[in-house]
Formats: sequence, C-alpha cells, structure tokens
Amino acid sequence: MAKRFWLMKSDPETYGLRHLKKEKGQTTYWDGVRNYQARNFMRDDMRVGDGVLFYHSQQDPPAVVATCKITRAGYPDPSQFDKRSKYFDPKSSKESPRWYVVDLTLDRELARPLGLPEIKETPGLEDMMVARKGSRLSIQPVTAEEWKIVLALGRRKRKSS
DNA sequence: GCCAACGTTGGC
DNA sequence: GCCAACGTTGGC
Repeated sequence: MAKRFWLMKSDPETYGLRHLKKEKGQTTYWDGVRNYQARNFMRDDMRVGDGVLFYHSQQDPPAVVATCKITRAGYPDPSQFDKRSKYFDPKSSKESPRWYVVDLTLDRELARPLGLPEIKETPGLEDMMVARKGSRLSIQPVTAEEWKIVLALGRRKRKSS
C-alpha cells in the first residue's frame, strides 16, 4: 500500500514537541484519543512508515512544528484499562478494546513553525482539513501534494522583508 | 475567556 | 430512532 500522510494535533502544554523530544528514541504512543473517526484512522488506516505532521493547537498561532513517522501500527490503547488514568473507559474490555493507539517517532523539527494563517493563505493548502472552520478532528488525512508543500515551506526560514 | 462547531448521551 | 441537552475542542 502506498505511503499515506496525516496530521496529528496536540495541545503543547499537555503534550508537545518538547515532550516528544525527551522520550526514549523520541518515540511515543498516541494515547487518549476518544473520538471514533480518529480511532478508525489509527486502527484501520495508519501503517508503519506513514508520515505525520505534528501540529500544536491551543497556541498563537497554532502551527505545524515537526514531522514524525508511524513506527507501529494500531494496537489497543493501554490507558483505557487503567483505572487511575483519566482516559479509563469502563465500557471497554481487553477482549474487545474500544480505543487504539499508534507509535509515533520524531522525524525532524521544521526549520520554522508553519502557522495556521499561512496554511490558509498558501495555494494548494487551502483545502486542508485543519484550515476549515470548526474542524476539531485531532487526526486528519493529508494528501501527498499537501505534504510536499508543507515540507517545502517548513524547510527554511521565512524570507525577512 | 468566549463561543461556534460538533460529537455524545439519554429520555422518550 | 429522534433530538434536546450537554460536554469538549480549539480558533480567536
């Protein structure tokens, strides 16, 4: 299957690039997703080697800050079974887990954050889901074309005027 | 901090 | 199965 591309959102105060950089092997599992559409992407569609745009929400401006790679495909989210976790789900069971995670490894930090306003005004990126009003989905598919444009923009510092 | 968008829950 | 109430996300 062809390599796919994704965008994954996180509030940098809760879990941001600075956290990911400190992880062993700069790898983490993406726990806590409790939305079925996002769950389905992780469980059914994401494959090892897929590219991920790491996006910081809840900051000004929100921005893509790094690229990552999927290093393990979907498996049950351990936090759903942990009574002490805020992600504990009493309705889930090990026999039929409700929530899934993938493993994510940092690929490279962008030379500069690519902010949401710039995404919205860049030709070729205006149809990205993240650019649309009211788009709350925390995992979104990205096209190969969009991926290329984002990387080209994030690869170098913005020209100063 | 506000609030629009939108997903989920639960009574009927 | 409808839909009002409610809770959360996330840009601004």
